[in-house]
Amino acid sequence: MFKEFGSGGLGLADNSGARVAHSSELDALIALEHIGMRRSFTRDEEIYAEGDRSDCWFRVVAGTVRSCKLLADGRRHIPEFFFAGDSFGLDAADERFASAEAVGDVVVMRYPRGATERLLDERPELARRMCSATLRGLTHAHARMLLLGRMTATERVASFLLELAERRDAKRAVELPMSRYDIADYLGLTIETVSRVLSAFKRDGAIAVPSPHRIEFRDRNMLAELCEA
Amino acid sequence: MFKEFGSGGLGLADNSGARVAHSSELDALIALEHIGMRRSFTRDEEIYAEGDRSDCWFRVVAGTVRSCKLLADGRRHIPEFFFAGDSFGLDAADERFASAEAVGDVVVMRYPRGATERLLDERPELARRMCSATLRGLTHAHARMLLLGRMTATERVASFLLELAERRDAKRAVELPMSRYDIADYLGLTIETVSRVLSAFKRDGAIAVPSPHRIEFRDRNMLAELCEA
DNA sequence: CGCCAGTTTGACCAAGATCAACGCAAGTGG
DNA sequence: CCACTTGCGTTGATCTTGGTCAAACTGGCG
Repeated sequence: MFKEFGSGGLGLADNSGARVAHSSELDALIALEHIGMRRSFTRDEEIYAEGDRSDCWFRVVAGTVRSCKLLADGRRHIPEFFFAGDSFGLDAADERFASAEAVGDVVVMRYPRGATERLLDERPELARRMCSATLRGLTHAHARMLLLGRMTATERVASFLLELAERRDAKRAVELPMSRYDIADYLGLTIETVSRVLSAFKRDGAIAVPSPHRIEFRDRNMLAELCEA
Repeated sequence: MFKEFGSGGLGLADNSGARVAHSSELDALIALEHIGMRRSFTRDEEIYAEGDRSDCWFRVVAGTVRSCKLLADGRRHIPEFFFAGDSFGLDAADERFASAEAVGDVVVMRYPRGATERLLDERPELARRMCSATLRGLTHAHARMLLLGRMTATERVASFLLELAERRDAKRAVELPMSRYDIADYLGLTIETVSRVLSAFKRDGAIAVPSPHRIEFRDRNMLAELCEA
Protein backbone atom coordinates (compact mmCIF):
# COMPACT_ATOMS: atom_id res chain seq x y z
CA MET A 1 0.00 0.00 0.00
CA PHE A 2 2.91 2.39 0.42
CA LYS A 3 3.86 3.56 -3.02
CA GLU A 4 4.49 7.17 -2.07
CA PHE A 5 6.83 8.31 0.61
CA GLY A 6 7.89 10.96 3.05
CA SER A 7 8.45 14.44 1.89
CA GLY A 8 10.53 12.69 -0.71
CA GLY A 9 13.74 13.74 -2.29
CA LEU A 10 14.05 16.60 -4.68
CA GLY A 11 16.05 15.02 -7.39
CA LEU A 12 19.73 14.78 -6.62
CA ALA A 13 19.29 11.47 -4.90
CA ASP A 14 16.05 10.70 -6.66
CA ASN A 15 16.14 7.42 -8.53
CA SER A 16 12.37 7.09 -8.85
CA GLY A 17 11.77 9.97 -11.28
CA ALA A 18 11.07 8.76 -14.80
CA ARG A 19 13.08 11.40 -16.63
CA VAL A 20 16.66 12.38 -16.11
CA ALA A 21 16.99 16.02 -15.15
CA HIS A 22 17.89 18.09 -18.20
CA SER A 23 20.67 20.59 -17.95
CA SER A 24 18.85 23.69 -16.64
CA GLU A 25 17.30 21.57 -13.94
CA LEU A 26 20.65 20.17 -13.06
CA ASP A 27 22.05 23.69 -12.78
CA ALA A 28 19.24 24.52 -10.41
CA LEU A 29 19.99 21.52 -8.23
CA ILE A 30 23.64 22.43 -8.13
CA ALA A 31 22.70 25.99 -7.19
CA LEU A 32 20.60 24.52 -4.38
CA GLU A 33 23.59 22.61 -3.07
CA HIS A 34 25.51 25.87 -2.89
CA ILE A 35 23.13 27.45 -0.42
CA GLY A 36 23.15 24.40 1.86
CA MET A 37 25.36 23.71 4.87
CA ARG A 38 26.39 20.31 6.13
CA ARG A 39 25.51 19.54 9.77
CA SER A 40 26.04 16.50 11.98
CA PHE A 41 24.01 15.30 14.94
CA THR A 42 24.44 12.44 17.37
CA ARG A 43 21.86 10.03 18.74
CA ASP A 44 18.78 11.74 20.23
CA GLU A 45 20.14 15.19 19.49
CA GLU A 46 17.52 17.77 18.54
CA ILE A 47 17.78 19.22 15.04
CA TYR A 48 15.01 21.68 15.74
CA ALA A 49 12.40 22.00 18.48
CA GLU A 50 8.65 22.38 18.46
CA GLY A 51 7.89 26.09 18.36
CA ASP A 52 11.19 27.12 16.73
CA ARG A 53 10.98 29.54 13.83
CA SER A 54 10.90 27.46 10.65
CA ASP A 55 13.53 29.49 8.83
CA CYS A 56 15.21 26.58 7.07
CA TRP A 57 14.66 23.07 5.80
CA PHE A 58 16.85 19.98 5.57
CA ARG A 59 17.79 16.95 3.56
CA VAL A 60 19.10 13.78 5.16
CA VAL A 61 22.53 12.82 3.85
CA ALA A 62 23.08 9.82 6.13
CA GLY A 63 21.28 8.28 9.09
CA THR A 64 17.67 8.47 10.19
CA VAL A 65 15.66 11.42 11.52
CA ARG A 66 12.37 11.27 13.40
CA SER A 67 9.99 14.14 13.76
CA CYS A 68 8.19 14.22 17.14
CA LYS A 69 5.12 15.80 18.60
CA LEU A 70 4.57 15.74 22.37
CA LEU A 71 1.23 16.08 24.15
CA ALA A 72 1.10 17.87 27.51
CA ASP A 73 0.84 14.63 29.49
CA GLY A 74 3.82 13.03 27.79
CA ARG A 75 2.10 11.05 25.05
CA ARG A 76 4.31 11.19 21.99
CA HIS A 77 3.58 10.86 18.31
CA ILE A 78 6.01 10.46 15.42
CA PRO A 79 4.45 11.83 12.24
CA GLU A 80 7.34 10.72 10.06
CA PHE A 81 10.76 9.14 9.77
CA PHE A 82 13.24 10.53 7.25
CA PHE A 83 16.00 8.49 5.61
CA ALA A 84 18.93 9.37 3.38
CA GLY A 85 17.67 11.44 0.45
CA ASP A 86 14.45 12.59 2.14
CA SER A 87 13.74 16.28 2.69
CA PHE A 88 12.11 17.51 5.87
CA GLY A 89 11.30 20.64 7.81
CA LEU A 90 9.72 22.53 4.95
CA ASP A 91 6.76 24.01 6.73
CA ALA A 92 3.77 26.25 6.01
CA ALA A 93 3.52 27.78 9.48
CA ASP A 94 6.44 29.85 10.63
CA GLU A 95 6.61 27.95 13.90
CA ARG A 96 7.60 24.29 13.98
CA PHE A 97 4.60 22.08 14.63
CA ALA A 98 6.83 19.17 15.67
CA SER A 99 10.48 18.75 16.58
CA ALA A 100 13.09 16.77 14.62
CA GLU A 101 15.63 14.50 16.30
CA ALA A 102 18.47 12.25 15.22
CA VAL A 103 17.59 8.57 15.66
CA GLY A 104 21.25 7.59 15.51
CA ASP A 105 24.20 9.52 14.14
CA VAL A 106 22.96 11.74 11.36
CA VAL A 107 24.35 14.02 8.68
CA VAL A 108 22.02 16.56 7.06
CA MET A 109 22.17 19.48 4.67
CA ARG A 110 20.56 22.63 6.01
CA TYR A 111 19.03 25.11 3.55
CA PRO A 112 18.02 28.59 4.70
CA ARG A 113 14.50 29.56 3.78
CA GLY A 114 15.22 33.00 2.35
CA ALA A 115 17.89 31.84 -0.07
CA THR A 116 15.69 28.92 -1.11
CA GLU A 117 12.81 31.20 -1.93
CA ARG A 118 15.02 33.46 -4.00
CA LEU A 119 16.31 30.40 -5.83
CA LEU A 120 12.80 29.12 -6.44
CA ASP A 121 11.82 32.46 -7.96
CA GLU A 122 14.64 32.11 -10.47
CA ARG A 123 14.20 28.42 -11.15
CA PRO A 124 10.62 27.44 -11.83
CA GLU A 125 11.69 23.85 -12.57
CA LEU A 126 13.01 23.54 -9.05
CA ALA A 127 9.85 25.05 -7.61
CA ARG A 128 7.86 22.48 -9.55
CA ARG A 129 9.92 19.66 -8.08
CA MET A 130 9.59 21.04 -4.60
CA CYS A 131 5.85 21.30 -4.97
CA SER A 132 5.44 17.76 -6.23
CA ALA A 133 7.60 16.47 -3.37
CA THR A 134 5.19 18.18 -0.98
CA LEU A 135 2.27 16.64 -2.83
CA ARG A 136 3.83 13.20 -2.46
CA GLY A 137 4.24 13.91 1.23
CA LEU A 138 0.54 14.65 1.43
CA THR A 139 -0.34 11.36 -0.26
CA HIS A 140 1.84 9.54 2.20
CA ALA A 141 0.20 11.40 5.08
CA HIS A 142 -3.19 10.18 3.84
CA ALA A 143 -1.99 6.59 3.81
CA ARG A 144 -0.78 7.05 7.36
CA MET A 145 -4.11 8.47 8.50
CA LEU A 146 -5.82 5.38 7.14
CA LEU A 147 -3.35 3.22 9.05
CA LEU A 148 -3.80 5.14 12.30
CA GLY A 149 -7.54 5.52 11.99
CA ARG A 150 -8.68 2.15 10.77
CA MET A 151 -6.04 -0.56 10.88
CA THR A 152 -5.42 -3.18 13.59
CA ALA A 153 -2.11 -3.53 15.43
CA THR A 154 -1.15 -6.51 13.25
CA GLU A 155 -1.89 -4.62 10.04
CA ARG A 156 0.02 -1.57 11.26
CA VAL A 157 3.18 -3.49 12.03
CA ALA A 158 3.00 -5.45 8.76
CA SER A 159 2.54 -2.20 6.81
CA PHE A 160 5.43 -0.65 8.66
CA LEU A 161 7.84 -3.45 7.79
CA LEU A 162 6.84 -3.43 4.13
CA GLU A 163 6.96 0.37 3.93
CA LEU A 164 10.44 0.36 5.38
CA ALA A 165 11.58 -2.40 3.03
CA GLU A 166 10.26 -0.51 0.03
CA ARG A 167 11.73 2.82 1.11
CA ARG A 168 15.15 1.31 1.71
CA ASP A 169 14.90 -0.91 -1.38
CA ALA A 170 15.40 -4.01 0.72
CA LYS A 171 14.16 -7.31 -0.63
CA ARG A 172 14.98 -9.99 1.93
CA ALA A 173 15.68 -8.12 5.15
CA VAL A 174 15.33 -4.70 6.68
CA GLU A 175 17.37 -2.81 9.24
CA LEU A 176 15.38 -0.98 11.93
CA PRO A 177 17.49 2.01 12.94
CA MET A 178 14.89 3.10 15.51
CA SER A 179 13.87 1.71 18.90
CA ARG A 180 10.62 -0.09 19.72
CA TYR A 181 9.49 3.14 21.38
CA ASP A 182 9.92 5.00 18.11
CA ILE A 183 8.07 2.33 16.16
CA ALA A 184 5.23 2.32 18.69
CA ASP A 185 4.86 6.11 18.58
CA TYR A 186 4.94 6.02 14.78
CA LEU A 187 2.21 3.39 14.63
CA GLY A 188 0.02 4.70 17.48
CA LEU A 189 0.66 1.60 19.61
CA THR A 190 2.70 0.70 22.72
CA ILE A 191 6.11 -0.97 22.71
CA GLU A 192 4.58 -4.08 24.25
CA THR A 193 2.06 -4.43 21.43
CA VAL A 194 4.74 -3.92 18.76
CA SER A 195 6.89 -6.53 20.44
CA ARG A 196 4.02 -9.00 20.73
CA VAL A 197 3.03 -8.60 17.08
CA LEU A 198 6.63 -9.13 15.97
CA SER A 199 6.80 -12.24 18.13
CA ALA A 200 3.57 -13.49 16.55
CA PHE A 201 5.00 -12.92 13.05
CA LYS A 202 8.08 -14.84 14.11
CA ARG A 203 5.95 -17.71 15.46
CA ASP A 204 3.96 -17.80 12.20
CA GLY A 205 7.13 -17.94 10.14
CA ALA A 206 6.56 -14.61 8.40
CA ILE A 207 9.80 -13.09 9.66
CA ALA A 208 12.99 -13.91 11.53
CA VAL A 209 14.50 -11.51 14.06
CA PRO A 210 18.23 -12.26 14.35
CA SER A 211 18.71 -9.10 16.42
CA PRO A 212 16.17 -6.56 17.71
CA HIS A 213 17.20 -4.15 14.96
CA ARG A 214 17.13 -6.51 12.04
CA ILE A 215 14.12 -8.22 10.47
CA GLU A 216 14.42 -10.89 7.80
CA PHE A 217 11.45 -11.68 5.61
CA ARG A 218 10.53 -15.35 5.43
CA ASP A 219 7.02 -15.07 4.00
CA ARG A 220 6.50 -11.66 2.57
CA ASN A 221 3.15 -12.64 1.08
CA MET A 222 1.76 -13.28 4.53
CA LEU A 223 2.64 -9.72 5.54
CA ALA A 224 1.35 -8.25 2.30
CA GLU A 225 -2.01 -10.00 2.66
CA LEU A 226 -2.38 -8.52 6.12
CA CYS A 227 -2.28 -4.94 4.92
CA GLU A 228 -3.80 -4.78 1.51
CA ALA A 229 -6.65 -2.39 1.06
CA MET B 1 -4.80 23.10 18.18
CA PHE B 2 -6.18 23.43 14.65
CA LYS B 3 -4.74 26.63 13.26
CA GLU B 4 -4.10 25.28 9.80
CA PHE B 5 -6.70 23.69 7.63
CA GLY B 6 -7.55 21.44 4.74
CA SER B 7 -5.91 21.96 1.45
CA GLY B 8 -6.99 25.52 1.98
CA GLY B 9 -8.22 28.03 -0.51
CA LEU B 10 -6.04 29.63 -3.09
CA GLY B 11 -6.94 33.23 -2.69
CA LEU B 12 -10.19 34.22 -4.29
CA ALA B 13 -12.16 33.28 -1.22
CA ASP B 14 -9.19 33.63 1.09
CA ASN B 15 -9.82 36.05 3.90
CA SER B 16 -6.96 34.81 6.08
CA GLY B 17 -4.07 36.04 3.94
CA ALA B 18 -2.37 39.07 5.41
CA ARG B 19 -1.84 40.92 2.14
CA VAL B 20 -4.38 41.73 -0.50
CA ALA B 21 -3.45 40.21 -3.82
CA HIS B 22 -1.76 42.81 -5.99
CA SER B 23 -2.86 43.25 -9.54
CA SER B 24 -0.76 40.63 -11.35
CA GLU B 25 -1.81 38.05 -8.79
CA LEU B 26 -5.40 39.07 -9.25
CA ASP B 27 -5.04 38.63 -12.99
CA ALA B 28 -3.71 35.16 -12.39
CA LEU B 29 -6.64 34.25 -10.19
CA ILE B 30 -9.07 35.55 -12.75
CA ALA B 31 -7.28 33.52 -15.42
CA LEU B 32 -7.69 30.50 -13.18
CA GLU B 33 -11.42 31.08 -12.99
CA HIS B 34 -11.57 31.07 -16.78
CA ILE B 35 -10.25 27.52 -17.07
CA GLY B 36 -12.70 26.19 -14.45
CA MET B 37 -16.14 24.70 -15.02
CA ARG B 38 -19.02 24.80 -12.57
CA ARG B 39 -20.46 21.41 -11.57
CA SER B 40 -23.26 20.36 -9.26
CA PHE B 41 -23.68 17.15 -7.30
CA THR B 42 -26.43 15.82 -5.08
CA ARG B 43 -26.21 14.01 -1.76
CA ASP B 44 -23.86 10.97 -1.80
CA GLU B 45 -23.01 11.49 -5.46
CA GLU B 46 -19.46 10.61 -6.40
CA ILE B 47 -17.30 13.47 -7.69
CA TYR B 48 -14.48 11.11 -8.50
CA ALA B 49 -13.70 7.51 -7.60
CA GLU B 50 -10.69 5.80 -6.11
CA GLY B 51 -8.44 4.77 -8.97
CA ASP B 52 -9.70 7.42 -11.43
CA ARG B 53 -7.08 9.33 -13.35
CA SER B 54 -6.38 12.52 -11.41
CA ASP B 55 -6.60 14.81 -14.41
CA CYS B 56 -8.27 17.71 -12.64
CA TRP B 57 -8.78 19.34 -9.29
CA PHE B 58 -11.67 21.18 -7.64
CA ARG B 59 -12.72 23.99 -5.42
CA VAL B 60 -15.87 23.86 -3.32
CA VAL B 61 -18.23 26.72 -4.10
CA ALA B 62 -21.05 25.61 -1.81
CA GLY B 63 -21.80 22.59 0.32
CA THR B 64 -19.52 19.99 1.88
CA VAL B 65 -17.38 17.31 0.24
CA ARG B 66 -15.88 14.25 1.92
CA SER B 67 -13.01 12.28 0.57
CA CYS B 68 -13.26 8.53 1.28
CA LYS B 69 -10.95 5.56 1.34
CA LEU B 70 -12.41 2.05 1.55
CA LEU B 71 -10.60 -1.04 2.83
CA ALA B 72 -11.35 -4.42 1.24
CA ASP B 73 -13.53 -5.56 4.14
CA GLY B 74 -15.65 -2.43 4.14
CA ARG B 75 -13.87 -0.36 6.78
CA ARG B 76 -14.01 3.26 5.68
CA HIS B 77 -11.81 6.23 6.43
CA ILE B 78 -12.42 9.89 5.68
CA PRO B 79 -9.09 11.68 5.33
CA GLU B 80 -10.69 15.09 4.94
CA PHE B 81 -13.82 17.18 4.67
CA PHE B 82 -13.85 20.16 2.32
CA PHE B 83 -16.03 23.24 2.80
CA ALA B 84 -16.78 26.29 0.66
CA GLY B 85 -13.51 27.85 -0.44
CA ASP B 86 -11.39 24.71 0.07
CA SER B 87 -9.52 23.12 -2.81
CA PHE B 88 -9.28 19.36 -3.20
CA GLY B 89 -8.26 16.63 -5.59
CA LEU B 90 -4.84 18.04 -6.37
CA ASP B 91 -2.82 14.88 -6.28
CA ALA B 92 0.76 13.71 -6.78
CA ALA B 93 -0.06 10.26 -8.07
CA ASP B 94 -1.96 10.07 -11.34
CA GLU B 95 -4.48 7.69 -9.85
CA ARG B 96 -6.87 8.84 -7.14
CA PHE B 97 -5.89 7.44 -3.78
CA ALA B 98 -9.34 8.16 -2.35
CA SER B 99 -12.74 9.05 -3.77
CA ALA B 100 -14.61 12.32 -3.26
CA GLU B 101 -18.34 12.45 -2.55
CA ALA B 102 -20.93 15.12 -1.96
CA VAL B 103 -22.10 15.15 1.68
CA GLY B 104 -25.22 17.12 0.76
CA ASP B 105 -25.96 19.18 -2.32
CA VAL B 106 -22.68 20.58 -3.57
CA VAL B 107 -21.43 23.04 -6.17
CA VAL B 108 -17.78 22.87 -7.20
CA MET B 109 -15.48 24.40 -9.76
CA ARG B 110 -13.54 21.84 -11.78
CA TYR B 111 -10.10 22.78 -13.14
CA PRO B 112 -8.37 20.58 -15.72
CA ARG B 113 -4.84 19.63 -14.83
CA GLY B 114 -3.19 20.46 -18.13
CA ALA B 115 -4.53 23.99 -18.33
CA THR B 116 -3.63 24.57 -14.71
CA GLU B 117 -0.05 23.52 -15.27
CA ARG B 118 0.25 25.82 -18.27
CA LEU B 119 -1.15 28.63 -16.17
CA LEU B 120 1.24 27.90 -13.32
CA ASP B 121 4.18 28.08 -15.72
CA GLU B 122 3.11 31.58 -16.73
CA ARG B 123 2.19 32.78 -13.25
CA PRO B 124 4.77 32.00 -10.64
CA GLU B 125 2.77 33.90 -8.03
CA LEU B 126 -0.08 31.47 -8.49
CA ALA B 127 2.28 28.51 -8.30
CA ARG B 128 3.57 29.90 -5.02
CA ARG B 129 0.07 30.13 -3.63
CA MET B 130 -0.76 26.62 -4.77
CA CYS B 131 2.36 25.26 -3.15
CA SER B 132 1.74 26.94 0.16
CA ALA B 133 -1.84 25.68 0.16
CA THR B 134 -0.45 22.16 -0.21
CA LEU B 135 1.99 22.82 2.61
CA ARG B 136 -0.87 23.95 4.83
CA GLY B 137 -2.68 20.74 3.91
CA LEU B 138 0.35 18.78 5.06
CA THR B 139 0.41 20.59 8.41
CA HIS B 140 -3.24 19.78 8.87
CA ALA B 141 -2.57 16.16 7.99
CA HIS B 142 0.06 16.02 10.72
CA ALA B 143 -2.39 17.35 13.28
CA ARG B 144 -4.83 14.69 12.18
CA MET B 145 -2.26 11.93 12.54
CA LEU B 146 -1.65 13.03 16.11
CA LEU B 147 -5.38 12.90 16.74
CA LEU B 148 -5.80 9.46 15.18
CA GLY B 149 -2.66 8.02 16.67
CA ARG B 150 -2.67 9.32 20.20
CA MET B 151 -5.92 10.95 21.29
CA THR B 152 -8.84 9.42 23.21
CA ALA B 153 -12.39 9.34 21.85
CA THR B 154 -13.36 12.31 24.04
CA GLU B 155 -10.40 14.38 22.84
CA ARG B 156 -11.11 13.50 19.21
CA VAL B 157 -14.71 14.62 19.33
CA ALA B 158 -13.84 17.82 21.22
CA SER B 159 -11.11 18.62 18.66
CA PHE B 160 -13.52 17.93 15.85
CA LEU B 161 -16.14 20.34 17.15
CA LEU B 162 -13.59 23.10 17.72
CA GLU B 163 -11.93 22.51 14.36
CA LEU B 164 -15.27 22.77 12.63
CA ALA B 165 -16.20 25.91 14.54
CA GLU B 166 -12.92 27.55 13.63
CA ARG B 167 -13.10 26.55 9.97
CA ARG B 168 -16.63 27.84 9.59
CA ASP B 169 -15.93 30.89 11.76
CA ALA B 170 -18.67 29.95 14.17
CA LYS B 171 -18.51 31.32 17.70
CA ARG B 172 -21.53 30.01 19.57
CA ALA B 173 -22.81 27.10 17.51
CA VAL B 174 -21.80 24.88 14.64
CA GLU B 175 -23.77 23.12 11.93
CA LEU B 176 -22.77 19.51 11.21
CA PRO B 177 -23.56 18.91 7.54
CA MET B 178 -22.38 15.29 7.77
CA SER B 179 -23.86 12.18 9.38
CA ARG B 180 -22.58 10.42 12.52
CA TYR B 181 -21.13 7.78 10.19
CA ASP B 182 -19.06 10.43 8.46
CA ILE B 183 -17.88 11.89 11.75
CA ALA B 184 -16.96 8.44 13.07
CA ASP B 185 -14.99 7.56 9.93
CA TYR B 186 -13.23 10.93 10.08
CA LEU B 187 -12.23 10.42 13.72
CA GLY B 188 -11.40 6.72 13.56
CA LEU B 189 -14.28 5.79 15.90
CA THR B 190 -17.70 4.15 15.63
CA ILE B 191 -21.02 6.01 15.41
CA GLU B 192 -21.95 4.66 18.83
CA THR B 193 -18.85 6.12 20.44
CA VAL B 194 -19.37 9.50 18.76
CA SER B 195 -22.95 9.53 19.96
CA ARG B 196 -21.98 8.56 23.50
CA VAL B 197 -19.29 11.24 23.72
CA LEU B 198 -21.69 13.90 22.47
CA SER B 199 -24.23 12.76 25.07
CA ALA B 200 -21.56 13.00 27.76
CA PHE B 201 -20.67 16.56 26.66
CA LYS B 202 -24.36 17.41 26.82
CA ARG B 203 -24.67 15.93 30.32
CA ASP B 204 -21.62 17.91 31.45
CA GLY B 205 -23.08 21.14 30.11
CA ALA B 206 -20.33 21.68 27.51
CA ILE B 207 -22.74 21.67 24.57
CA ALA B 208 -26.41 21.62 23.68
CA VAL B 209 -27.75 19.57 20.78
CA PRO B 210 -31.05 21.12 19.62
CA SER B 211 -31.02 18.84 16.57
CA PRO B 212 -28.65 16.05 15.53
CA HIS B 213 -27.02 18.36 13.00
CA ARG B 214 -26.56 21.39 15.21
CA ILE B 215 -24.28 21.79 18.20
CA GLU B 216 -24.37 24.84 20.46
CA PHE B 217 -21.39 25.60 22.65
CA ARG B 218 -22.22 26.15 26.32
CA ASP B 219 -18.74 25.79 27.80
CA ARG B 220 -16.15 26.10 25.11
CA ASN B 221 -13.33 26.13 27.63
CA MET B 222 -14.23 22.67 28.79
CA LEU B 223 -13.86 21.40 25.22
CA ALA B 224 -10.65 23.34 24.66
CA GLU B 225 -9.05 21.94 27.79
CA LEU B 226 -9.82 18.43 26.58
CA CYS B 227 -7.74 18.76 23.46
CA GLU B 228 -4.87 21.03 24.15
CA ALA B 229 -1.44 19.67 23.43
C1' DC C 1 31.00 -10.51 36.68
C1' DG C 2 27.21 -7.39 37.41
C1' DC C 3 24.93 -3.46 35.77
C1' DC C 4 21.99 -1.08 32.54
C1' DA C 5 19.14 0.00 28.71
C1' DG C 6 16.27 -2.00 25.67
C1' DT C 7 13.23 -5.79 24.70
C1' DT C 8 10.20 -9.59 25.59
C1' DT C 9 6.63 -12.04 28.04
C1' DG C 10 2.77 -12.64 31.21
C1' DA C 11 -1.38 -11.32 34.02
C1' DC C 12 -4.81 -8.21 34.32
C1' DC C 13 -7.60 -4.12 32.98
C1' DA C 14 -10.21 -0.62 30.44
C1' DA C 15 -11.48 2.05 26.38
C1' DG C 16 -13.90 1.52 22.78
C1' DA C 17 -16.09 -1.96 19.46
C1' DT C 18 -19.85 -4.96 18.68
C1' DC C 19 -24.45 -6.52 18.99
C1' DA C 20 -29.05 -5.46 19.90
C1' DA C 21 -33.01 -2.84 21.12
C1' DC C 22 -35.38 1.40 21.02
C1' DG C 23 -36.70 6.32 19.66
C1' DC C 24 -37.94 9.61 16.40
C1' DA C 25 -38.95 12.25 12.44
C1' DA C 26 -39.71 12.20 7.47
C1' DG C 27 -41.67 9.98 3.84
C1' DT C 28 -45.24 6.76 1.50
C1' DG C 29 -49.24 4.54 0.34
C1' DG C 30 -53.86 3.15 1.45
C1' DC D 1 -55.35 11.55 7.69
C1' DC D 2 -53.28 7.83 9.65
C1' DA D 3 -50.72 3.13 9.70
C1' DC D 4 -46.31 1.58 8.10
C1' DT D 5 -41.79 1.87 6.62
C1' DT D 6 -37.17 3.64 6.51
C1' DG D 7 -33.08 5.96 7.78
C1' DC D 8 -30.60 7.98 11.54
C1' DG D 9 -29.43 8.56 16.09
C1' DT D 10 -29.26 7.13 20.96
C1' DT D 11 -28.76 3.93 24.71
C1' DG D 12 -27.63 -0.39 27.02
C1' DA D 13 -25.19 -5.00 27.67
C1' DT D 14 -21.38 -7.57 26.56
C1' DC D 15 -16.97 -8.65 24.34
C1' DT D 16 -12.26 -7.83 22.40
C1' DT D 17 -8.23 -5.47 21.32
C1' DG D 18 -4.75 -3.36 22.85
C1' DG D 19 -3.07 -0.78 27.09
C1' DT D 20 -1.07 -1.04 31.82
C1' DC D 21 1.71 -2.91 35.26
C1' DA D 22 5.23 -5.98 36.55
C1' DA D 23 8.74 -9.32 36.07
C1' DA D 24 12.19 -11.75 33.36
C1' DC D 25 15.51 -11.85 29.61
C1' DT D 26 19.56 -10.29 26.63
C1' DG D 27 23.61 -8.30 24.98
C1' DG D 28 27.01 -4.74 25.53
C1' DC D 29 30.24 -2.61 28.59
C1' DG D 30 32.69 -0.91 32.65
